[in-house]
Amino acid sequence: MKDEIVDKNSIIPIYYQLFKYFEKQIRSGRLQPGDALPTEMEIAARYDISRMTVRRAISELTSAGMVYTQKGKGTFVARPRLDSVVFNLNNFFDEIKQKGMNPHAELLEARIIKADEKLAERLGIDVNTRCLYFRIVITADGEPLAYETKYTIYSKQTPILESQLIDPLLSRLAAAHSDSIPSSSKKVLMVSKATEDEAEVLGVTSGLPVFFMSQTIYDADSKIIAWGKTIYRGDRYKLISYEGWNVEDIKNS
Amino acid sequence: MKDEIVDKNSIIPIYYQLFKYFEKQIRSGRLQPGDALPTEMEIAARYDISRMTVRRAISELTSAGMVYTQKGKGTFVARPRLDSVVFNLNNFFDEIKQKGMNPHAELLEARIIKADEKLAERLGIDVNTRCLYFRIVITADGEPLAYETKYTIYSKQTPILESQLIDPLLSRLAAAHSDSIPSSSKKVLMVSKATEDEAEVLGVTSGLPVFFMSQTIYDADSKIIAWGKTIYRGDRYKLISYEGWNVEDIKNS
DNA sequence: CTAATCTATATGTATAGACAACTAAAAGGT
DNA sequence: ACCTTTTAGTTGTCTATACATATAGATTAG
Repeated sequence: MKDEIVDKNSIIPIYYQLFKYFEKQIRSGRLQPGDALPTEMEIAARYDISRMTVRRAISELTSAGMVYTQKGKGTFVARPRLDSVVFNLNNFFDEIKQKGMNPHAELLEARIIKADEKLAERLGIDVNTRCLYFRIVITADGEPLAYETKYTIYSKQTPILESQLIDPLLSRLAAAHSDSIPSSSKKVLMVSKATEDEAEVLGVTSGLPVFFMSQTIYDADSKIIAWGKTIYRGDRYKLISYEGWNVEDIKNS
Repeated sequence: MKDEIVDKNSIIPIYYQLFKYFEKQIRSGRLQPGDALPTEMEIAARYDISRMTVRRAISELTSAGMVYTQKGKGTFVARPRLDSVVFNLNNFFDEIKQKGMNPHAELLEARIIKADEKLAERLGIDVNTRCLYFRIVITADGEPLAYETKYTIYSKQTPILESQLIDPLLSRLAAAHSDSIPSSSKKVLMVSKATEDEAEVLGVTSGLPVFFMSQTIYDADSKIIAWGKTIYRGDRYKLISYEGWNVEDIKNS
Protein backbone atom coordinates (compact mmCIF):
# COMPACT_ATOMS: atom_id res chain seq x y z
CA MET A 1 0.00 0.00 0.00
CA LYS A 2 3.02 2.23 -0.37
CA ASP A 3 2.03 3.95 -3.58
CA GLU A 4 -0.46 4.35 -6.36
CA ILE A 5 1.97 6.71 -8.00
CA VAL A 6 3.59 4.29 -10.43
CA ASP A 7 1.70 1.46 -12.09
CA LYS A 8 4.13 -0.74 -13.95
CA ASN A 9 1.35 -2.55 -15.77
CA SER A 10 -0.28 0.57 -17.11
CA ILE A 11 -0.10 1.35 -20.78
CA ILE A 12 1.04 4.82 -19.73
CA PRO A 13 4.84 4.93 -19.66
CA ILE A 14 6.39 4.84 -16.22
CA TYR A 15 8.51 7.94 -16.85
CA TYR A 16 5.39 9.83 -17.81
CA GLN A 17 3.52 8.76 -14.69
CA LEU A 18 6.46 9.95 -12.61
CA PHE A 19 6.68 13.20 -14.53
CA LYS A 20 2.98 13.89 -14.01
CA TYR A 21 3.28 13.06 -10.32
CA PHE A 22 6.04 15.58 -9.70
CA GLU A 23 4.41 18.15 -11.96
CA LYS A 24 1.32 17.92 -9.79
CA GLN A 25 3.35 18.24 -6.62
CA ILE A 26 4.98 21.39 -7.94
CA ARG A 27 1.92 23.01 -9.48
CA SER A 28 -0.07 22.51 -6.29
CA GLY A 29 2.67 24.05 -4.20
CA ARG A 30 3.34 20.91 -2.16
CA LEU A 31 6.83 21.10 -3.58
CA GLN A 32 8.01 24.68 -3.46
CA PRO A 33 10.81 26.52 -5.25
CA GLY A 34 14.13 25.50 -3.77
CA ASP A 35 12.85 22.21 -2.38
CA ALA A 36 14.93 19.19 -3.25
CA LEU A 37 13.46 16.21 -5.03
CA PRO A 38 14.42 12.78 -3.74
CA THR A 39 17.63 11.58 -5.31
CA GLU A 40 17.40 9.54 -8.46
CA MET A 41 18.55 6.41 -6.65
CA GLU A 42 15.94 6.93 -3.91
CA ILE A 43 13.14 7.29 -6.42
CA ALA A 44 14.36 4.31 -8.42
CA ALA A 45 14.52 2.16 -5.30
CA ARG A 46 11.21 3.37 -3.90
CA TYR A 47 9.24 2.45 -7.00
CA ASP A 48 11.51 -0.40 -8.08
CA ILE A 49 12.35 1.08 -11.44
CA SER A 50 15.56 1.81 -13.25
CA ARG A 51 17.48 4.97 -12.58
CA MET A 52 17.45 5.77 -16.30
CA THR A 53 13.67 5.80 -16.23
CA VAL A 54 13.74 8.22 -13.33
CA ARG A 55 16.17 10.37 -15.25
CA ARG A 56 13.81 10.46 -18.21
CA ALA A 57 11.05 11.84 -15.97
CA ILE A 58 13.37 14.44 -14.48
CA SER A 59 14.55 15.33 -17.96
CA GLU A 60 10.98 16.20 -18.92
CA LEU A 61 10.58 18.29 -15.80
CA THR A 62 13.82 20.09 -16.62
CA SER A 63 12.86 20.99 -20.14
CA ALA A 64 9.51 22.20 -18.83
CA GLY A 65 11.51 24.54 -16.62
CA MET A 66 10.03 23.18 -13.43
CA VAL A 67 13.20 21.76 -11.88
CA TYR A 68 16.91 22.23 -12.30
CA THR A 69 19.71 19.83 -11.49
CA GLN A 70 23.12 20.41 -9.96
CA LYS A 71 25.79 17.84 -10.46
CA GLY A 72 26.92 16.44 -7.16
CA LYS A 73 24.08 18.10 -5.23
CA GLY A 74 20.66 17.08 -6.40
CA THR A 75 17.52 18.14 -8.21
CA PHE A 76 15.58 21.17 -7.04
CA VAL A 77 12.28 22.84 -7.79
CA ALA A 78 12.92 25.92 -9.92
CA ARG A 79 11.46 29.37 -9.48
CA PRO A 80 8.98 30.06 -12.24
CA ARG A 81 10.13 32.46 -14.92
CA LEU A 82 7.83 35.43 -14.67
CA ASP A 83 9.88 37.84 -16.70
CA SER A 84 9.02 37.24 -20.32
CA VAL A 85 5.92 37.92 -22.29
CA VAL A 86 4.56 35.47 -24.81
CA PHE A 87 1.85 36.67 -27.10
CA ASN A 88 0.00 34.92 -29.83
CA LEU A 89 -1.00 37.61 -32.20
CA ASN A 90 -1.72 35.54 -35.25
CA ASN A 91 -4.24 32.92 -34.43
CA PHE A 92 -6.85 35.33 -33.25
CA PHE A 93 -9.38 33.46 -35.30
CA ASP A 94 -9.39 30.88 -32.54
CA GLU A 95 -9.28 33.57 -29.91
CA ILE A 96 -12.33 35.29 -31.28
CA LYS A 97 -14.18 32.00 -31.48
CA GLN A 98 -13.27 31.22 -27.90
CA LYS A 99 -14.99 34.39 -26.82
CA GLY A 100 -18.15 33.14 -28.48
CA MET A 101 -17.89 35.56 -31.34
CA ASN A 102 -17.90 34.90 -35.04
CA PRO A 103 -14.62 35.69 -36.78
CA HIS A 104 -14.51 36.63 -40.43
CA ALA A 105 -11.84 37.82 -42.82
CA GLU A 106 -12.77 39.97 -45.77
CA LEU A 107 -10.55 40.49 -48.75
CA LEU A 108 -10.38 44.16 -49.65
CA GLU A 109 -7.95 43.97 -52.52
CA ALA A 110 -5.59 41.46 -54.12
CA ARG A 111 -3.29 42.13 -57.04
CA ILE A 112 -0.17 40.95 -58.71
CA ILE A 113 2.11 43.95 -58.85
CA LYS A 114 5.59 44.79 -60.00
CA ALA A 115 7.70 46.09 -57.17
CA ASP A 116 8.31 49.81 -57.19
CA GLU A 117 11.43 51.24 -55.63
CA LYS A 118 10.03 51.50 -52.15
CA LEU A 119 8.78 47.93 -52.05
CA ALA A 120 11.94 46.61 -53.70
CA GLU A 121 13.92 48.30 -50.98
CA ARG A 122 11.73 46.83 -48.28
CA LEU A 123 11.82 43.30 -49.61
CA GLY A 124 15.43 43.44 -50.68
CA ILE A 125 14.54 42.54 -54.26
CA ASP A 126 14.96 44.08 -57.69
CA VAL A 127 12.53 46.65 -58.98
CA ASN A 128 9.79 45.12 -61.13
CA THR A 129 9.95 41.74 -59.41
CA ARG A 130 6.47 40.22 -59.43
CA CYS A 131 4.81 40.32 -56.04
CA LEU A 132 1.47 39.42 -54.60
CA TYR A 133 -0.13 42.30 -52.75
CA PHE A 134 -3.33 42.19 -50.78
CA ARG A 135 -5.24 43.73 -47.93
CA ILE A 136 -7.73 42.10 -45.60
CA VAL A 137 -9.81 43.20 -42.69
CA ILE A 138 -10.66 40.86 -39.85
CA THR A 139 -13.94 41.23 -38.05
CA ALA A 140 -15.62 39.71 -35.01
CA ASP A 141 -19.40 39.62 -35.27
CA GLY A 142 -19.11 42.09 -38.10
CA GLU A 143 -17.06 44.58 -36.15
CA PRO A 144 -13.58 45.29 -37.60
CA LEU A 145 -10.71 44.40 -35.31
CA ALA A 146 -7.61 44.31 -37.46
CA TYR A 147 -6.42 45.50 -40.83
CA GLU A 148 -3.64 43.71 -42.64
CA THR A 149 -1.52 44.65 -45.65
CA LYS A 150 0.80 41.98 -46.99
CA TYR A 151 3.34 41.45 -49.73
CA THR A 152 4.97 38.21 -50.79
CA ILE A 153 7.29 37.40 -53.63
CA TYR A 154 5.25 35.71 -56.34
CA SER A 155 7.70 33.48 -58.12
CA LYS A 156 5.83 30.19 -58.35
CA GLN A 157 2.83 31.66 -60.17
CA THR A 158 0.54 29.19 -58.47
CA PRO A 159 -3.15 30.06 -58.56
CA ILE A 160 -4.27 32.34 -55.78
CA LEU A 161 -7.07 31.06 -53.62
CA GLU A 162 -9.05 33.49 -51.55
CA SER A 163 -9.03 30.99 -48.70
CA GLN A 164 -5.26 31.21 -48.71
CA LEU A 165 -5.17 34.96 -48.54
CA ILE A 166 -7.31 34.84 -45.47
CA ASP A 167 -4.83 32.56 -43.69
CA PRO A 168 -3.47 34.56 -40.78
CA LEU A 169 -0.08 32.86 -41.14
CA LEU A 170 1.99 34.95 -43.50
CA SER A 171 4.73 32.32 -43.52
CA ARG A 172 2.34 29.72 -44.91
CA LEU A 173 1.40 32.07 -47.71
CA ALA A 174 5.00 32.84 -48.47
CA ALA A 175 5.71 29.11 -48.66
CA ALA A 176 2.93 28.67 -51.19
CA HIS A 177 3.83 31.47 -53.58
CA SER A 178 7.57 31.96 -53.41
CA ASP A 179 10.04 29.22 -54.16
CA SER A 180 11.92 29.87 -50.96
CA ILE A 181 11.16 28.12 -47.71
CA PRO A 182 10.35 30.34 -44.72
CA SER A 183 13.01 29.91 -42.08
CA SER A 184 12.86 32.84 -39.72
CA SER A 185 10.71 35.84 -38.97
CA LYS A 186 11.04 39.22 -37.34
CA LYS A 187 8.12 41.01 -35.80
CA VAL A 188 8.05 44.54 -34.50
CA LEU A 189 5.21 45.82 -32.37
CA MET A 190 4.67 49.54 -31.98
CA VAL A 191 1.96 51.93 -30.96
CA SER A 192 0.61 54.44 -33.38
CA LYS A 193 -2.39 56.57 -34.20
CA ALA A 194 -4.83 55.35 -36.81
CA THR A 195 -4.37 57.08 -40.14
CA GLU A 196 -7.44 58.20 -42.03
CA ASP A 197 -7.34 55.17 -44.28
CA GLU A 198 -6.94 52.81 -41.34
CA ALA A 199 -9.62 54.55 -39.34
CA GLU A 200 -12.08 54.21 -42.19
CA VAL A 201 -11.44 50.49 -42.66
CA LEU A 202 -11.62 49.84 -38.93
CA GLY A 203 -14.63 52.06 -38.45
CA VAL A 204 -13.06 54.25 -35.80
CA THR A 205 -12.18 57.88 -35.51
CA SER A 206 -8.87 58.96 -36.99
CA GLY A 207 -6.14 59.32 -34.38
CA LEU A 208 -7.26 56.45 -32.15
CA PRO A 209 -4.28 54.68 -30.55
CA VAL A 210 -3.62 51.37 -32.29
CA PHE A 211 -1.15 48.52 -32.27
CA PHE A 212 1.06 48.49 -35.31
CA MET A 213 2.87 45.26 -36.07
CA SER A 214 5.22 44.68 -38.95
CA GLN A 215 6.28 41.22 -39.89
CA THR A 216 9.13 40.09 -42.10
CA ILE A 217 9.66 36.52 -43.27
CA TYR A 218 13.14 35.32 -44.22
CA ASP A 219 14.39 32.16 -45.88
CA ALA A 220 17.42 30.11 -44.83
CA ASP A 221 19.70 32.52 -46.66
CA SER A 222 18.25 35.45 -44.71
CA LYS A 223 16.58 36.82 -47.80
CA ILE A 224 13.22 38.49 -47.34
CA ILE A 225 10.37 36.64 -48.97
CA ALA A 226 7.39 38.36 -47.43
CA TRP A 227 6.46 41.46 -45.51
CA GLY A 228 3.27 42.56 -43.88
CA LYS A 229 1.78 45.06 -41.46
CA THR A 230 -1.20 44.73 -39.23
CA ILE A 231 -3.17 47.44 -37.49
CA TYR A 232 -5.07 46.33 -34.38
CA ARG A 233 -7.78 48.46 -32.89
CA GLY A 234 -6.49 49.75 -29.58
CA ASP A 235 -9.93 50.00 -28.03
CA ARG A 236 -10.85 46.39 -28.77
CA TYR A 237 -7.63 44.53 -28.56
CA LYS A 238 -5.27 43.67 -25.75
CA LEU A 239 -2.52 41.14 -25.45
CA ILE A 240 -2.62 38.78 -22.51
CA SER A 241 0.26 36.66 -21.36
CA TYR A 242 0.24 34.04 -18.64
CA GLU A 243 3.29 32.48 -17.08
CA GLY A 244 4.01 30.09 -14.26
CA TRP A 245 2.81 26.85 -12.83
CA ASN A 246 -0.79 27.35 -11.88
CA VAL A 247 -1.75 29.30 -14.94
CA GLU A 248 -4.95 27.34 -15.46
CA ASP A 249 -6.23 28.49 -12.09
CA ILE A 250 -5.60 32.18 -12.55
CA LYS A 251 -7.19 32.23 -15.98
CA ASN A 252 -10.53 31.70 -14.29
CA SER A 253 -10.03 34.38 -11.69
CA MET B 1 38.99 9.95 -42.63
CA LYS B 2 35.26 9.41 -42.66
CA ASP B 3 34.29 12.10 -40.19
CA GLU B 4 35.41 14.85 -37.90
CA ILE B 5 31.85 15.11 -36.69
CA VAL B 6 32.17 13.02 -33.56
CA ASP B 7 35.31 12.94 -31.46
CA LYS B 8 35.00 10.27 -28.80
CA ASN B 9 38.01 11.54 -26.91
CA SER B 10 36.78 15.10 -26.64
CA ILE B 11 35.70 16.46 -23.29
CA ILE B 12 32.55 17.63 -25.08
CA PRO B 13 29.86 14.96 -24.74
CA ILE B 14 29.23 12.89 -27.84
CA TYR B 15 25.49 13.55 -27.79
CA TYR B 16 26.18 17.27 -27.73
CA GLN B 17 28.58 17.09 -30.66
CA LEU B 18 25.92 15.23 -32.61
CA PHE B 19 23.25 17.71 -31.59
CA LYS B 20 25.38 20.64 -32.69
CA TYR B 21 26.15 18.93 -35.98
CA PHE B 22 22.51 18.45 -36.91
CA GLU B 23 21.58 21.87 -35.60
CA LYS B 24 24.13 23.35 -37.97
CA GLN B 25 22.80 21.27 -40.86
CA ILE B 26 19.30 22.53 -40.23
CA ARG B 27 20.10 26.18 -39.51
CA SER B 28 22.18 26.42 -42.65
CA GLY B 29 19.42 24.93 -44.74
CA ARG B 30 21.39 21.88 -45.83
CA LEU B 31 18.68 19.89 -44.13
CA GLN B 32 15.32 21.37 -45.03
CA PRO B 33 11.88 21.06 -43.47
CA GLY B 34 10.48 17.63 -44.23
CA ASP B 35 13.85 16.02 -44.87
CA ALA B 36 14.48 12.78 -43.01
CA LEU B 37 17.43 12.36 -40.71
CA PRO B 38 19.35 9.10 -40.94
CA THR B 39 17.82 6.42 -38.76
CA GLU B 40 19.09 6.07 -35.22
CA MET B 41 20.72 2.76 -36.03
CA GLU B 42 22.43 4.25 -39.06
CA ILE B 43 23.86 7.14 -37.09
CA ALA B 44 24.94 4.85 -34.28
CA ALA B 45 26.68 2.50 -36.69
CA ARG B 46 28.25 5.28 -38.72
CA TYR B 47 29.96 6.91 -35.73
CA ASP B 48 30.31 3.72 -33.70
CA ILE B 49 28.29 4.97 -30.77
CA SER B 50 25.35 3.65 -28.83
CA ARG B 51 21.83 4.15 -30.07
CA MET B 52 20.86 5.69 -26.72
CA THR B 53 23.48 8.36 -27.24
CA VAL B 54 22.03 9.13 -30.64
CA ARG B 55 18.59 9.32 -29.08
CA ARG B 56 19.85 11.82 -26.54
CA ALA B 57 21.02 14.09 -29.36
CA ILE B 58 17.72 13.74 -31.20
CA SER B 59 15.87 14.41 -27.98
CA GLU B 60 17.63 17.76 -27.67
CA LEU B 61 16.76 18.59 -31.26
CA THR B 62 13.15 17.68 -30.58
CA SER B 63 12.77 19.88 -27.54
CA ALA B 64 14.41 22.68 -29.48
CA GLY B 65 11.58 22.23 -31.97
CA MET B 66 13.93 21.55 -34.85
CA VAL B 67 12.91 17.97 -35.61
CA TYR B 68 9.97 15.73 -34.91
CA THR B 69 9.82 11.97 -34.73
CA GLN B 70 7.21 9.51 -35.96
CA LYS B 71 7.12 6.07 -34.47
CA GLY B 72 7.75 3.44 -37.12
CA LYS B 73 8.75 6.01 -39.73
CA GLY B 74 11.70 8.12 -38.78
CA THR B 75 12.91 11.56 -37.69
CA PHE B 76 12.21 14.62 -39.81
CA VAL B 77 13.21 18.25 -39.89
CA ALA B 78 10.36 20.38 -38.59
CA ARG B 79 8.96 23.56 -40.05
CA PRO B 80 9.91 26.52 -37.87
CA ARG B 81 7.13 27.99 -35.79
CA LEU B 82 6.69 31.54 -37.00
CA ASP B 83 3.35 32.23 -35.43
CA SER B 84 3.97 33.37 -31.90
CA VAL B 85 5.49 36.48 -30.50
CA VAL B 86 7.89 36.44 -27.60
CA PHE B 87 8.74 39.70 -25.99
CA ASN B 88 10.99 40.52 -23.11
CA LEU B 89 9.59 43.64 -21.60
CA ASN B 90 11.23 43.53 -18.23
CA ASN B 91 14.93 43.29 -18.60
CA PHE B 92 15.23 46.41 -20.64
CA PHE B 93 18.11 47.42 -18.45
CA ASP B 94 20.20 44.99 -20.44
CA GLU B 95 18.52 46.06 -23.64
CA ILE B 96 19.34 49.70 -23.08
CA LYS B 97 22.92 48.82 -22.25
CA GLN B 98 23.19 46.76 -25.41
CA LYS B 99 22.31 49.81 -27.43
CA GLY B 100 25.25 51.59 -25.85
CA MET B 101 23.08 53.77 -23.68
CA ASN B 102 23.16 54.26 -19.96
CA PRO B 103 20.10 52.95 -18.12
CA HIS B 104 19.01 54.41 -14.83
CA ALA B 105 16.04 53.96 -12.54
CA GLU B 106 14.91 56.80 -10.36
CA LEU B 107 12.66 56.35 -7.36
CA LEU B 108 9.90 58.93 -7.40
CA GLU B 109 8.01 57.84 -4.32
CA ALA B 110 7.93 54.89 -1.93
CA ARG B 111 5.56 54.50 0.98
CA ILE B 112 3.98 51.92 3.24
CA ILE B 113 0.26 52.40 2.85
CA LYS B 114 -2.90 50.84 4.13
CA ALA B 115 -5.04 49.54 1.30
CA ASP B 116 -8.05 51.63 0.47
CA GLU B 117 -11.12 50.03 -1.06
CA LYS B 118 -9.96 50.32 -4.64
CA LEU B 119 -6.57 48.76 -3.99
CA ALA B 120 -8.06 46.08 -1.72
CA GLU B 121 -10.36 45.15 -4.55
CA ARG B 122 -7.55 45.01 -7.04
CA LEU B 123 -5.25 42.90 -4.88
CA GLY B 124 -8.05 40.77 -3.47
CA ILE B 125 -7.14 41.66 0.10
CA ASP B 126 -8.84 43.28 3.07
CA VAL B 127 -9.05 47.02 3.42
CA ASN B 128 -6.23 48.45 5.57
CA THR B 129 -3.83 45.62 4.76
CA ARG B 130 -0.31 46.99 4.78
CA CYS B 131 1.14 47.37 1.33
CA LEU B 132 4.29 48.71 -0.21
CA TYR B 133 3.61 51.33 -2.86
CA PHE B 134 6.15 52.97 -5.07
CA ARG B 135 6.74 54.62 -8.40
CA ILE B 136 9.88 54.65 -10.51
CA VAL B 137 10.89 56.13 -13.79
CA ILE B 138 13.40 54.42 -16.04
CA THR B 139 15.66 56.50 -18.21
CA ALA B 140 18.21 55.90 -20.93
CA ASP B 141 20.94 58.53 -21.08
CA GLY B 142 18.72 60.71 -18.93
CA GLU B 143 15.72 60.47 -21.20
CA PRO B 144 12.63 58.90 -19.61
CA LEU B 145 11.44 55.71 -21.29
CA ALA B 146 9.06 54.02 -18.87
CA TYR B 147 7.07 54.87 -15.80
CA GLU B 148 6.14 52.17 -13.32
CA THR B 149 3.70 52.09 -10.45
CA LYS B 150 3.75 49.02 -8.23
CA TYR B 151 2.02 47.58 -5.20
CA THR B 152 3.03 44.53 -3.20
CA ILE B 153 1.67 43.08 -0.02
CA TYR B 154 4.03 44.04 2.80
CA SER B 155 3.67 41.29 5.35
CA LYS B 156 7.26 40.45 6.17
CA GLN B 157 8.17 43.96 7.22
CA THR B 158 11.68 43.48 5.97
CA PRO B 159 13.68 46.65 5.45
CA ILE B 160 13.20 48.26 2.07
CA LEU B 161 16.29 48.81 0.03
CA GLU B 162 16.22 51.30 -2.78
CA SER B 163 18.23 48.87 -4.90
CA GLN B 164 15.38 46.40 -4.54
CA LEU B 165 12.72 48.84 -5.64
CA ILE B 166 14.64 49.46 -8.80
CA ASP B 167 14.64 45.77 -9.67
CA PRO B 168 12.60 45.44 -12.84
CA LEU B 169 11.32 42.03 -11.73
CA LEU B 170 8.16 42.58 -9.75
CA SER B 171 8.04 38.92 -8.78
CA ARG B 172 11.40 39.18 -7.03
CA LEU B 173 10.14 42.12 -5.04
CA ALA B 174 6.99 40.32 -4.09
CA ALA B 175 9.06 37.36 -2.93
CA ALA B 176 11.08 39.63 -0.68
CA HIS B 177 8.24 41.50 1.02
CA SER B 178 5.27 39.16 1.16
CA ASP B 179 5.38 35.78 2.81
CA SER B 180 3.90 34.13 -0.23
CA ILE B 181 5.98 32.65 -3.02
CA PRO B 182 5.31 33.96 -6.52
CA SER B 183 3.99 31.16 -8.68
CA SER B 184 2.28 32.66 -11.71
CA SER B 185 1.78 35.97 -13.39
CA LYS B 186 -0.63 37.61 -15.77
CA LYS B 187 0.35 40.45 -18.01
CA VAL B 188 -1.92 42.57 -20.14
CA LEU B 189 -0.57 44.86 -22.81
CA MET B 190 -2.73 47.65 -24.18
CA VAL B 191 -2.35 50.88 -26.05
CA SER B 192 -3.40 54.12 -24.47
CA LYS B 193 -2.81 57.84 -24.51
CA ALA B 194 -0.50 59.38 -21.96
CA THR B 195 -2.37 61.07 -19.14
CA GLU B 196 -1.16 64.44 -17.92
CA ASP B 197 0.65 62.87 -14.99
CA GLU B 198 2.29 60.27 -17.18
CA ALA B 199 3.18 62.80 -19.82
CA GLU B 200 4.88 64.99 -17.26
CA VAL B 201 6.97 62.16 -15.81
CA LEU B 202 7.93 60.91 -19.25
CA GLY B 203 8.58 64.38 -20.59
CA VAL B 204 6.21 64.10 -23.52
CA THR B 205 3.10 65.86 -24.61
CA SER B 206 -0.15 64.67 -23.12
CA GLY B 207 -2.08 62.35 -25.42
CA LEU B 208 0.94 60.64 -26.98
CA PRO B 209 0.20 56.97 -27.76
CA VAL B 210 1.86 54.72 -25.19
CA PHE B 211 2.09 51.07 -24.25
CA PHE B 212 0.22 50.27 -21.07
CA MET B 213 1.11 47.03 -19.34
CA SER B 214 -0.46 45.74 -16.18
CA GLN B 215 1.10 42.90 -14.30
CA THR B 216 -0.37 40.70 -11.60
CA ILE B 217 1.63 38.23 -9.52
CA TYR B 218 -0.10 35.23 -7.95
CA ASP B 219 1.07 32.65 -5.43
CA ALA B 220 0.46 28.90 -5.61
CA ASP B 221 -3.05 29.39 -4.20
CA SER B 222 -3.86 31.88 -6.97
CA LYS B 223 -3.94 34.74 -4.51
CA ILE B 224 -2.69 38.08 -5.73
CA ILE B 225 0.46 39.23 -3.99
CA ALA B 226 1.54 42.08 -6.22
CA TRP B 227 0.24 44.35 -8.93
CA GLY B 228 1.88 46.90 -11.12
CA LYS B 229 1.47 49.01 -14.22
CA THR B 230 4.06 50.29 -16.60
CA ILE B 231 3.74 53.05 -19.17
CA TYR B 232 6.18 52.86 -22.06
CA ARG B 233 6.77 55.80 -24.33
CA GLY B 234 5.30 54.94 -27.69
CA ASP B 235 7.73 57.11 -29.59
CA ARG B 236 10.81 55.49 -28.10
CA TYR B 237 9.83 51.92 -27.50
CA LYS B 238 9.05 49.00 -29.71
CA LEU B 239 8.90 45.30 -29.09
CA ILE B 240 10.92 43.07 -31.34
CA SER B 241 10.48 39.34 -31.62
CA TYR B 242 12.60 36.93 -33.59
CA GLU B 243 11.70 33.35 -34.40
CA GLY B 244 13.14 30.55 -36.44
CA TRP B 245 16.43 28.89 -37.15
CA ASN B 246 18.72 31.52 -38.55
CA VAL B 247 17.71 34.25 -36.19
CA GLU B 248 21.29 35.30 -35.52
CA ASP B 249 21.75 36.11 -39.19
CA ILE B 250 18.67 38.24 -39.62
CA LYS B 251 19.41 40.27 -36.49
CA ASN B 252 22.33 41.80 -38.35
CA SER B 253 20.38 42.61 -41.46
C1' DC C 1 44.10 26.01 14.00
C1' DT C 2 44.62 25.58 9.06
C1' DA C 3 45.01 23.45 4.86
C1' DA C 4 45.12 19.45 2.19
C1' DT C 5 43.23 14.96 1.38
C1' DC C 6 39.93 11.51 1.47
C1' DT C 7 35.21 9.68 1.28
C1' DA C 8 30.40 9.30 0.49
C1' DT C 9 26.93 10.86 -2.43
C1' DA C 10 24.86 13.16 -6.16
C1' DT C 11 24.10 13.92 -11.11
C1' DG C 12 26.23 13.30 -16.06
C1' DT C 13 27.64 10.39 -19.87
C1' DA C 14 27.76 6.21 -22.34
C1' DT C 15 27.01 1.33 -23.40
C1' DA C 16 24.51 -3.06 -24.85
C1' DG C 17 20.50 -5.23 -25.12
C1' DA C 18 15.54 -6.54 -24.90
C1' DC C 19 10.98 -5.98 -26.15
C1' DA C 20 6.82 -3.04 -27.55
C1' DA C 21 4.33 -0.34 -30.91
C1' DC C 22 3.83 1.46 -35.20
C1' DT C 23 4.51 1.92 -40.46
C1' DA C 24 4.85 0.59 -45.06
C1' DA C 25 5.67 -2.52 -48.30
C1' DA C 26 6.02 -7.29 -49.73
C1' DA C 27 3.96 -11.72 -49.97
C1' DG C 28 0.21 -14.59 -50.13
C1' DG C 29 -4.56 -16.26 -50.67
C1' DT C 30 -9.08 -15.78 -52.54
C1' DA D 1 -7.94 -7.62 -58.95
C1' DC D 2 -8.63 -7.21 -54.17
C1' DC D 3 -8.05 -8.10 -49.46
C1' DT D 4 -5.36 -10.22 -45.68
C1' DT D 5 -1.23 -11.59 -43.58
C1' DT D 6 3.48 -11.46 -43.00
C1' DT D 7 7.80 -9.24 -42.62
C1' DA D 8 11.36 -5.87 -42.27
C1' DG D 9 12.44 -1.59 -40.46
C1' DT D 10 11.71 2.32 -37.40
C1' DT D 11 11.05 4.84 -33.06
C1' DG D 12 9.49 4.18 -27.99
C1' DT D 13 10.19 2.26 -23.42
C1' DC D 14 12.87 0.09 -19.95
C1' DT D 15 16.61 -2.30 -17.74
C1' DA D 16 21.30 -2.99 -15.62
C1' DT D 17 25.70 -1.42 -15.43
C1' DA D 18 30.05 1.23 -15.57
C1' DC D 19 32.62 5.05 -15.01
C1' DA D 20 33.17 10.34 -14.94
C1' DT D 21 32.58 14.54 -12.49
C1' DA D 22 31.03 17.74 -9.03
C1' DT D 23 29.81 18.69 -4.07
C1' DA D 24 30.13 18.81 0.79
C1' DG D 25 31.62 17.19 4.76
C1' DA D 26 34.82 14.32 7.44
C1' DT D 27 39.39 13.14 8.18
C1' DT D 28 44.10 13.81 8.41
C1' DA D 29 48.62 16.08 8.25
C1' DG D 30 51.27 19.90 9.35
